Amino acid sequence: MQYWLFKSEPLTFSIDDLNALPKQNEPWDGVRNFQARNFLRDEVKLGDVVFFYHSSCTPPGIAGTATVVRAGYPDISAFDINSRYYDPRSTQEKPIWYSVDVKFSKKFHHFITLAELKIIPQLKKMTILKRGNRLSITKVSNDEAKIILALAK
DNA sequence: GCCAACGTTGGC
DNA sequence: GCCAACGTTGGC
Repeated sequence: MQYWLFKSEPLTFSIDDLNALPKQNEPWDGVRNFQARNFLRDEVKLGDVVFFYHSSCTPPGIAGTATVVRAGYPDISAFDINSRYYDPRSTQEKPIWYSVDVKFSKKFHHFITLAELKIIPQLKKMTILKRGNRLSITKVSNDEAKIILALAK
């Protein structure tokens, strides 16, 4: 089982939005970066745990967790001409973009801000903390996950 | 709103 | 295949 961190802008889609859905699950679509796409297509597996990160907001940070309920499959938003994520280069026969489905797991009682993450020495290597990092899907090690989960209490 | 950092595109 | 130009991300 692998831990992940998925970024989302809460104004677009927040952990509360996920929680409020009838089935509390949703395709994680619209990823349009090849490195992140490769993770979604090849490495994110059923049962993996996702840290739900809120970006471009005040303050940014980790809001809770979700679980992967469906592994990589072609991102249908790329086929939808009315979607903001439409990409005519991606076809049913040769899809370029992938999504996974995630299900709400829990909202942290304590929202862990980016500033908090930054001051923990053991988290220094987290991809999210590296300068200029923009990757929206990143791996989180077991050790890092443990620390984050402890912080959330 | 600013701007550093980075990914992608496209001309050559 | 190089690389400049451009667009986007995301913290501040």
